Amino acid sequence: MDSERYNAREAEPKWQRIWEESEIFRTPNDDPRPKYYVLEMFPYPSGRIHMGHVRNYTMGDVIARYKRARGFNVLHPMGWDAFGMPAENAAWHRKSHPADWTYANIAAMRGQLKSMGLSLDWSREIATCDPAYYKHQQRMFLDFLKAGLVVRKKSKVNWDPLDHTVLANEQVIDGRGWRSGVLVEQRELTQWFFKITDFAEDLLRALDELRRWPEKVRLMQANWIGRSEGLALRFELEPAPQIASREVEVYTTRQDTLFGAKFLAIAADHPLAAEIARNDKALAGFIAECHHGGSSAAAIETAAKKGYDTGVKASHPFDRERRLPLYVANFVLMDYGTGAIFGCPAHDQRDLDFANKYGLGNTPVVCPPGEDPATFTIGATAYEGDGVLINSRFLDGMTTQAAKEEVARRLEAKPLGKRPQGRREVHYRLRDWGISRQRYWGCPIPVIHCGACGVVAVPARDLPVELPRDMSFDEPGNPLDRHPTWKHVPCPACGAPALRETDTMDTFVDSSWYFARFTDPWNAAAPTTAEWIEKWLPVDQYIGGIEHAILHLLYARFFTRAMQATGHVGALMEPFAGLFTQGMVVHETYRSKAGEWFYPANVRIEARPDGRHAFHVDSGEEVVIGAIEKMSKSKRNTVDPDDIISAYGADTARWFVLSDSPPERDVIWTEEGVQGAAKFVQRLWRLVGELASLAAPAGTLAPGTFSASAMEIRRTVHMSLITLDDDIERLRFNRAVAQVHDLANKLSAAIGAVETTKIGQDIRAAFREAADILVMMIAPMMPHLAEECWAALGHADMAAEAGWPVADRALVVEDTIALPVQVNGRKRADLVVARDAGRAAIEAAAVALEPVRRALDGRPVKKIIIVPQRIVNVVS
RNA sequence: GCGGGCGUGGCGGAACUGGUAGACGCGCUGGACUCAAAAUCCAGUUCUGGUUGACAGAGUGUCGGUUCGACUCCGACCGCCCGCACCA
Repeated sequence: MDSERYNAREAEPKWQRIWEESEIFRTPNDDPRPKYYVLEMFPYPSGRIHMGHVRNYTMGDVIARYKRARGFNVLHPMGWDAFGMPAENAAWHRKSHPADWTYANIAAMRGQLKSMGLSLDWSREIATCDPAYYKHQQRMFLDFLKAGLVVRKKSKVNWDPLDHTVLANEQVIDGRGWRSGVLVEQRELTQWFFKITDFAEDLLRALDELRRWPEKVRLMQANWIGRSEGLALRFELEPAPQIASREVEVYTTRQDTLFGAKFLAIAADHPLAAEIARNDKALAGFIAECHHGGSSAAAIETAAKKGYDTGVKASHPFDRERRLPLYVANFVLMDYGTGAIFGCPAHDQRDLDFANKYGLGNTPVVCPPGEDPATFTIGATAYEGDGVLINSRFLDGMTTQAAKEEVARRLEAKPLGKRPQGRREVHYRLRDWGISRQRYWGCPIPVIHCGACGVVAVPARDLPVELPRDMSFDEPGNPLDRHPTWKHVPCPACGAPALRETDTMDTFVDSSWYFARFTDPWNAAAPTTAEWIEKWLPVDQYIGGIEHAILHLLYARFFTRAMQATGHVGALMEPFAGLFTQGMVVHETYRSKAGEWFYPANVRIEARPDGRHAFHVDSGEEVVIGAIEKMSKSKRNTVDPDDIISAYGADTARWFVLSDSPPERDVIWTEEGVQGAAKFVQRLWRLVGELASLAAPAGTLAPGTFSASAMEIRRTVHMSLITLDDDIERLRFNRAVAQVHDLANKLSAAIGAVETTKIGQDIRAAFREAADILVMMIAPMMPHLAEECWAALGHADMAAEAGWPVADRALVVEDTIALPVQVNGRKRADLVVARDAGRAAIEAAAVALEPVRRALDGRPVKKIIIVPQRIVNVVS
């Protein structure tokens, strides 16, 4: 082998072509080997891949290639999350059809992904906008409908005025649409909902079983589901001329504080508020005011607590003489609990703020530990913790927990009308998932509205309900609704003229089951074949961004349960056994004095004694190096993967995104770092060349005995392999990279050491083994370079189809070991002893060491601690 | 406010369940090779003191504790980041 530079530009497309032609990454379903399903979150076809994709798909590819070499039947597919707003926006701006725009983007991005050398089974590629994909989704929708897991209900919804569509709660961030960024409005609309709340308890409980999920994500989901245990409690209302209602039900988790109650408050949209308002113009005005101001989360945050005294009084469940005023209050939410609360000012900050404003007073009923019950009072801060009950008759002296239990027990036994006055209840913060979207580029909801028959499911034979192709996008609003003919159809039940549903499904529905669709070979006649889903799922390792911790990952967990409930999968409950959330790719920002942002490609960095300086390439003007931030178009701190791959090659890009930073943390993209990776590619190429020139030919039998120096090489290599195996298994790619660097350094040193002496057959065999193992170790991370090296080493097969080298653990056990010796916890010397040296021998040798004697400085030894094969500590 | 995470050299980061702090890389410094530059190779690089070498002391955000021994465990505090947020 000559010492020419490794030419990635030639080698990479060559190996990509060979892999594709030999179909080695095609995954058969009926392979008897153990399965391993590795999946990265599929991309939205925006048109170009970005560095985040490079990082995400490189990590997945390392795992896929590693597991494949280890003998697993690996499923590693790719697809496109292809429905969504940008396609419609593009249609409007460029007068191109959303389908054309989307498929052109897919073609471009597929080419980019292929240039990365990913070991994907492209025969399983899917796009969610393909009728062959969404027909299954429509069928499942109808099965869910039949099973009661889809309902149509009137509801207050989040309305995005810019995108002209409804958003799920999960898609509203800080009161703004997750995509448009504009303030969301509240509207009453009839919408389709997935009954995710039916699974609230199970979705919460099963989080405990997801051992291979990040703790953070499980916590975020648990908080989102927001389980609370409390008491639904009915207050009796005193008869009053303005109302017919005789009671109001509140929900509380603090029934122990019932004797501290000073008022009741109901939400502005509570039916009782509407009832009273019929005869109370001022209240009607107040309710309108609440609706007006209180829509966005941001407005709620700053809004002061406001209430309206209805004049209605409620009686305390344990004391009819206590009469509590009924307020309508702006801080009570209709969609949590019962939309009504009892206010205990002493032990709830909101209630205290409210009570102070309206002069309702407070009575402390829970005394904090360490406080004197006789003198404990509440000022401006409510006490929300646990304690001992006071001022509460039969509860006095009880703990918070005991008092909760006692109140619940008594109210469950106490009738009000025909029912008990109290009822233990579990409430969730989680809301049902509204999926109706007033958009064109989404999966049509397969129902028909008939004046006589109501909502009628589209018959199975008519699926899929396909989107019409002839569309105009020149007006805002739902284009499907404006289409001249599409929605007019006869009712499948009675034949009378009827109307199609013109809403389409939230695109998060599309991504809630795509991992299941991949398991079924493309073009298979059977829809979502349960057999293959059960063979492949759960996904063994799922990788994607933390931004999907709630939205996508919760929806997918729900959808899998709904599929199971409707017979689309067997016993499977969780779609993703292992989840890894990777960090972002971040980059410095560059800005001119005038405030103009510059792309890194247009900036030249110069290192000077006083630090790094940046200059615009064309003008030469010095630009300011700004903060390191997430790559974004607005700050122009993006690096185009295409540019990197054409300049350095895919292996360099892959190597760099795996280096340095732990995969769950952000990685800083730097020009120096990429150049370092590129240099290392060349160095490896030279190193393998040198090893090849010294090594025994491929397939040569190893000699029976190895000299000490040959053994040292072998030990180094096997030790390195053991470490790397562990690093990859635990997704610690930055350590795997460091391990390869380390081995390369050690092998270079070993070559330097032997070249002067006459090289023996045992050394040649050791170098042969070292070269083979080194190349296999880099193969998951830099697959093209590995193939080129593998071929140069004389192998007839491809590295991508070679088995993983087996580390010999017996080899790394040495006869003598170096034990660090501490004096009073500080390391003073190394002690070289036989591995099986006895305690007495170690003690004697340790205190005899010169640095130990010096550190002891004549003091007597009190004791010696010996941790076998780890450390010796001499205590004086 | 609630919940969670993180603080280690000039920088990114190592240090497995308490056992040699700073692996590996970037950067920097010096040297070799070269007419020269790039590339490559070699050596050094936590801080302080010491004439160089081995040498001594300090050191993982701060203060305290447990321990033969603490980046790791416990308590209090400081700083930064993320998620949720009028959820009764």
